Amino acid sequence: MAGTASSNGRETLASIAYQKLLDDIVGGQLQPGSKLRLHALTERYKVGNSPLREALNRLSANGMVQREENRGFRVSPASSEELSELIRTRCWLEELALRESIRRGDVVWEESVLLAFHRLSRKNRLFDEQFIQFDGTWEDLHRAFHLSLLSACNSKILLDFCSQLHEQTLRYRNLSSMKAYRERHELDEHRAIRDAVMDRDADKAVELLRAHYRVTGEIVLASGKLT
Amino acid sequence: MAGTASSNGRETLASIAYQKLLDDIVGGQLQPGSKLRLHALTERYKVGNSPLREALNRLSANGMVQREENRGFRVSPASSEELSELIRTRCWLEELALRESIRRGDVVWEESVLLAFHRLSRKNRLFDEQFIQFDGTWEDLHRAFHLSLLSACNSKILLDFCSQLHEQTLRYRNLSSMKAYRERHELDEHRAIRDAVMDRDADKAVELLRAHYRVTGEIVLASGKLT
DNA sequence: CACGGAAATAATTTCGAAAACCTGTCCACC
DNA sequence: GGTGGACAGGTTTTCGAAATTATTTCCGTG
Repeated sequence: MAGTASSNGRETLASIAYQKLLDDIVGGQLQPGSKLRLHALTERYKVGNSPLREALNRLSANGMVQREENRGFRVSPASSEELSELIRTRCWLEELALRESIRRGDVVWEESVLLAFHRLSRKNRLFDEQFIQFDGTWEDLHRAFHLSLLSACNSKILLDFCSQLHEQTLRYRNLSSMKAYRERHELDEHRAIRDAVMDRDADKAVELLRAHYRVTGEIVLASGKLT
Repeated sequence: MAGTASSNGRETLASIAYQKLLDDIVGGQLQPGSKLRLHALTERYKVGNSPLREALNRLSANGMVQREENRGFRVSPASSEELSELIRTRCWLEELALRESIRRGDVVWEESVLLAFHRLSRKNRLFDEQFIQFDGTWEDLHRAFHLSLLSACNSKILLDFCSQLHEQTLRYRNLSSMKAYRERHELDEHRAIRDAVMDRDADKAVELLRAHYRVTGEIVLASGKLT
């Protein structure tokens, strides 16, 4: 994501706090709009107030938390309006990146898409865990797949934006607990996208991708957990 | 810009430091790639280290400074490759936003474009300063004009992205000191863009806007001050 | 003379407490 | 009864110093 420190083995308390906070916000443990009191967070994450403050400032710069001068931080509110905007914007930007990727992508890129899909599909099967240890959760692999589609667009900036939007929409998905749906359809949708991409059929790939996002959005909206 | 606190009259040392740092980075007072030592900055800005750290963390999240764990901060390096990428991405995103604005924009939007252009054009004339006090520098009015063009795109998120890109390219423009050029041509270009927008001629407006950015980019590249 | 390692120096990161600020409450006063 | 101003409690923001980590210097060895 934009501005994230190059992931050296190095770690500071601030980046640990950043990661945990991000996980808890995206994962829905911290409710949208809820106040983030420093003291409460220091206890929750066993971290001093300076590192926490740094983490919150980073998060505020990419939209996960809101900051009000002298009144602290709160988790960014979630509304159906914002979700619509999010999805609309995401469709625009990813269409751009995907078309460009398909146009410019080389063989190495094709293979990375193939690989990312493979890993994601394997994660869906239950018996998988025993045999092979791909690193990362399903969400990590899912993110990796979607980003791999766009990764040949030749603009790290655009990729970072898409990555931000991915994280934001993931939060909405987690807010409406729609776990069941995921296992059922998404694999097929991903496969179809992969195939269109491998065929370099930009129009079809874009249409599938947009449908993929729109459907997810509509399910979340329909869950009725948003204002 | 994304995540900026709602501009109440309220101010904290951290946001003051943020603003000053941003100005100095965009304005070119702080060289690309240069190390930002905390102690030096506390003296420069007369601010303690905690607020500075907060400011730097915010800046790192939107790409103006780079952060390396346990090694502090430095101004993001500037290269001709990154400038190309910046302009390419900016053209993509602003084309999107502009087309959408032209498609959806209402009368109020049209008027805001007209007004923003008027203020910008007035700023160019020398005698202006004596009579009327528009608030803001030329750069502020320039930014306002360009954002007004996109402001009806119905996606605050996209607007924030465009705003970030504007700031980044502004930095490059300031690095190559091309002040002279500005006064000569830009007003005409802006007028042409305004006219195309008012005519709701999306293709033409987009073409003019892209040319506007490409020309600026080429001049900066040709200035030979980048690696 | 080059190379590696340990001490010294300089920088960043973190902590704990002080200062500044916001919010709600209570009481005097109109 | 309603209004406004001072007080109290809680929260955020900031500071100064301690702890941690990187970087440089210096010295002994091959």
